[in-house]
Amino acid sequence: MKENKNQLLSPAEYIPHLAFDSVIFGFNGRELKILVLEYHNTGLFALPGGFVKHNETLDTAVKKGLEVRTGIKDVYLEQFHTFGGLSRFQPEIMKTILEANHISSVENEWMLKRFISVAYYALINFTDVKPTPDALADSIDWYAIDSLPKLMLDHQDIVNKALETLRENLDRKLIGMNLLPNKFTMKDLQLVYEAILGTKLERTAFQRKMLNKDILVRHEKLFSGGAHKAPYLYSFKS
Amino acid sequence: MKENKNQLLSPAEYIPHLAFDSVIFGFNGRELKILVLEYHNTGLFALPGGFVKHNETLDTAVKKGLEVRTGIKDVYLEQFHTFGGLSRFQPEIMKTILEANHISSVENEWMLKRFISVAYYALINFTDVKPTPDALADSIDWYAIDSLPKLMLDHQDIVNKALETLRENLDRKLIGMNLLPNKFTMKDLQLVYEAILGTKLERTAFQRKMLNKDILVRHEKLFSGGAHKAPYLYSFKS
DNA sequence: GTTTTATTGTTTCATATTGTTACAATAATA
DNA sequence: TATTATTGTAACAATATGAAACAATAAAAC
Repeated sequence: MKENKNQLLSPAEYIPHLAFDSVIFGFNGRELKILVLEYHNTGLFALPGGFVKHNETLDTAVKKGLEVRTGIKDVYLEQFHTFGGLSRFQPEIMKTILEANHISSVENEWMLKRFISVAYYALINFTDVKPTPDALADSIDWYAIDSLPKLMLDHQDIVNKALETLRENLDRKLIGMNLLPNKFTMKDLQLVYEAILGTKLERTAFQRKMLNKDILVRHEKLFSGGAHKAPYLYSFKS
Repeated sequence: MKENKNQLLSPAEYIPHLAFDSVIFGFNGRELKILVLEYHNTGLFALPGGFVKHNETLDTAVKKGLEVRTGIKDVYLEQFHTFGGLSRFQPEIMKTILEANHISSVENEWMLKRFISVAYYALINFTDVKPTPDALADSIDWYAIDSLPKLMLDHQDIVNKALETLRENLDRKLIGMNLLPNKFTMKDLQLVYEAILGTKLERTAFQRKMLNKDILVRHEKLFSGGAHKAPYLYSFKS
């Protein structure tokens, strides 16, 4: 990770007091997961985030940050809330992180200030992501949303709000689309919905509802080798 | 307004580059309106907004700002989006405003910088508001949402997004509650819904739906003097 | 007083949506 | 060829929604 420290954090380049955090959702076929990073030698876990340059749109800052972290372009990305509480402001924590990385907290005093953070969630195809840690972190890993480590500052609140928003948007937006591979079975789709909602759904009602939405294209069958009828594969209409 | 200029804008007190804007909805019985202010001698119209102090929560900054502007405490207030585009950054416009108010744009250079704005909408009881203009503006008035003046910067986008969010939340949150007086008829409530959605609704279906929600308490009838059956008054369940 | 008028509250019926159950189809295996 | 597990579809019930009819009633007109 040493080479990352060069690309660091020239204070004048960034808008002070403003950050973003991202809740990056992925689905491994059974569980809903998010990316969480751990700061080197601190035991501190956090959501991947970043800062916004003076000449750069908020949205593009986040988009670029996500690409760096996951290697993926064209992610489904949605802003859902801006966190501006005072509980966010704990300079000792940031100091700990900087010191653990042997970075002068004097030179980087701006990072010890209070930050307002605009939070986004992203939905990505679990399988084709290359998680890449922060300049300050030494690992980033997938965690199931119901067994996250204790997150620093208000990051657990951010996750909760992201999940809440995801649930509210589930029927209105094509959320399943962005968490699945191109082709998938009806069961795959149902598993995504169940993972997000945290409940079981009726198989037949779910199938009927999805088909009636007229958003799916049916393809060839998938012969899995199981001793039973083979399911159709579907994709979302362009 | 002269006396307002004293309470102005000490640069060090506020978080730089961060602002909020508020879309304040009111309902006059027929139309949905919002508060828009006009900057002195500039012909520029804008949403009421403000800045956030270093030791103050984002939410409380907005709450206090609203109280100053409307005289109302305990407003229904909801954050809905943060605007961070570059089209927001037009220092000449801010300069014009400051100069029109005989305020040095040198001393207040921080106000000419780029701002990211967190937008909130508020729902208030039209009748008991005392609109009070900005330190920089000389009027603030109600405008029907479909006949707003041309707003500066991206403020029209902010209004559009507020309205969109309001419509999406209409059935989930008790929006009508905050736009009506304590007691109201079913027709009053329907008019609020119609004004927000911009469409006509079926009277009987609307009534049934509202009654089935089990959120209303029925009170005495309202004898308006009209030559017809008197409607019941309702209030929202505490 | 009786009739008329406008509006409101409720009911009814048709239609659409959702929940539940049943059943037929079928890919591999025994 | 029969068995097994799973999938697709159909059938029926329960619920919600849209549209229309109908009954109630406050004030004004007569």
